[in-house]
Amino acid sequence: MGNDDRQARTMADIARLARVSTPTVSRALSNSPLVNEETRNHVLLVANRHGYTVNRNAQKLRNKRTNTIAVSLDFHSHPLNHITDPFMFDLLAGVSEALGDRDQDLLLCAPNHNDAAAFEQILRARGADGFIILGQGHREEMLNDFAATGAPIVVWGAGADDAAYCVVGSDNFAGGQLAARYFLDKDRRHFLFVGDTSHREFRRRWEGMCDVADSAGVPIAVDQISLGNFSYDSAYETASRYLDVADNKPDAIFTFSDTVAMAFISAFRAAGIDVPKDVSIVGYNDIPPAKFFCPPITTIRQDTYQAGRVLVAKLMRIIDGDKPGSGKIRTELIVRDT
Amino acid sequence: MGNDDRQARTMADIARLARVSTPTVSRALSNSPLVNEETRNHVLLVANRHGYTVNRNAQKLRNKRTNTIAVSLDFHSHPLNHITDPFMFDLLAGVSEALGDRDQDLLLCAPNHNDAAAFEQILRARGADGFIILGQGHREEMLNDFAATGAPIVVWGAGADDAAYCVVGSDNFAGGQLAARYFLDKDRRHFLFVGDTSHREFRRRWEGMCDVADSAGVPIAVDQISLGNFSYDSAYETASRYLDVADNKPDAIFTFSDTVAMAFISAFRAAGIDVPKDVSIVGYNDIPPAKFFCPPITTIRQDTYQAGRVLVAKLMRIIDGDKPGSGKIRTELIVRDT
DNA sequence: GCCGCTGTTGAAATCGATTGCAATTTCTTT
DNA sequence: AAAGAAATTGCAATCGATTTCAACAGCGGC
Repeated sequence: MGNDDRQARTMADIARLARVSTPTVSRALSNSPLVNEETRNHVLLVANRHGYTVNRNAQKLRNKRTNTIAVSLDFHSHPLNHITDPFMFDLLAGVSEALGDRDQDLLLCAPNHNDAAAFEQILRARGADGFIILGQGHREEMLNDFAATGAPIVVWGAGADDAAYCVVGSDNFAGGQLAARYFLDKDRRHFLFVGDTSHREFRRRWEGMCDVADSAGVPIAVDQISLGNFSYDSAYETASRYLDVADNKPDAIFTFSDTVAMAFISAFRAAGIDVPKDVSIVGYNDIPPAKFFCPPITTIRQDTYQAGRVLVAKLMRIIDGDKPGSGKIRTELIVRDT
Repeated sequence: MGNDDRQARTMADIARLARVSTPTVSRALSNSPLVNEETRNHVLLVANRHGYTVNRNAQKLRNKRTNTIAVSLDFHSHPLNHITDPFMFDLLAGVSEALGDRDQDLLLCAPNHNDAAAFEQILRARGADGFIILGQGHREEMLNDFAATGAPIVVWGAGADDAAYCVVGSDNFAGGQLAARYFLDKDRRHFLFVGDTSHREFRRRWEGMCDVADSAGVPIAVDQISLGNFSYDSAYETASRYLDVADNKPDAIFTFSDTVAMAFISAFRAAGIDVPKDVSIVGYNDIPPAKFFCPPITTIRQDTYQAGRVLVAKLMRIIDGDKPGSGKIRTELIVRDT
């Protein structure tokens, strides 16, 4: 294999070696029916022997379709799943693998600005076929603008019903319902939702929770506290302050992440409140430490890895001119000790 | 801004609008001294007004230098820091940002095969300027082969002294020393290293530990057990089995990851052995859960984010023809309760 | 023997940039 | 005022592929 690859860098090299023209090599490699079976085999043989691979950049320049997908991941400021959560990483892994399977190049970007123009420019300058945006955050308007330019995009998040773009996300509403029903089963009557409901994803969870509470047949109180920072430390502090101030304490807490759940458990225990005797807690995402925290945390799991694959599948359909609806990833309650 | 961007996609468009030739536009945009100040300003103005950006693919085809860096991340099988550790993610974040600062495109790859040819092909087909390989694993030989082709690469791992490639990694030896000294300070006399020393990175840590033990002035026993799988569950099982079999138990354990440390702590406690009274444990990486595990785990931290920046800086120098030595990231002992 | 058809191939144009070289203008210099 | 140097600019070639179109061979039908 590949003994004299030195001369065989370009299609012209292969053409010369195979005694045909470049168009024929091109056609042979792309399995065009326009080329004779025998010729094709010969060309393929030569190409293989010399370890030839087409120059993707030349291809990208010439073709409309570049087989390149831009993926943006806001490493720093995305609030939903802070970098300490392996969540986004799993998502990226799924996306990466799905794109690899389809022979698409993955361009990882971190746009400097959060406006549609910055995203559009990346798409245009790189000639990418589409954009996968991991993390919707507070950028719904910008994303609508971006989608309005006709750019093929899919977003991980939670879509408004009138969102102009394709959104894939956890079934947040169902997640909220799962947590609430879990609490009802344990005869809890005073719920607390921890999360910033100005983020649509969290709001959906909150709504799911309220939905169950409203139709419980018994009166249920549902409180909510917002949390801007997503680290363990900051959540711990918020929890402590909350305990100082709150006059009547909840007996069931649903947090928007497992990390925050851990912080709340620690803070509550430090204040002499027992988990799970005095208060039940449910987290979100089922990150690995959730399982071996003491106590192991009850949480909502979703198949993040598959989510990545769904994102890619939808984007491909969009690029092909289709208009797939948004997608929801199934959620599942993982019952542990809290 | 950018009101009639429709016509201004290419350099020729801008040239027409600015009443100059394409070469002049090209030179103006690249700040060539060959173009008149006044002309340059005019061209820049026109380009800006129309929101023009050069087509990267055309650029990549034409130029030797593509300003594209391939980054490989083995999402699944890399043993050093399993996906459950946010470690690799931090590394990627640092790399991403550093590349962004230098206006380099980041191509995220997961090669199908683990041979030099597969890596080389990615580099050639995409015309990338260099390759950043996150995770050395057992691939040292392959990486030597790859580097031998003249490909500009940097690797996260631990290098042999005669490694043909540039390696950046944790100062594993120092990390091992830190753990051992911590144990000595606590009058521990029977060390156990948990990790597969056939991985150079782990072996270095083991060597650092032995180094301190050897020169301690008192007799120290140093055991070692290997661990192939890196999940919490599997580590827990290994720990339990070890406790069943071992006739004299260690009083100090150094594990290759925080996750494994947690598993060992749990298993030991389940067997009635108290941590930290009966045995001290030190982990590695200082992943976020390490801090809020009960008990909080003593561990070795390194500045992963900066590590990413170092990787990029070294690669850039290599691409420019320089030959920078390998780099070590400083390690630090974070003392907590174990 | 001529026409048209099918199957296979290559010449040339193209994608959007950059660069070597020649052409032109402007500025010195004597 | 002429010659030569310096500063600008554009023409044309180039990077490595793909695609349109024309050319040609072989074949059957009349």
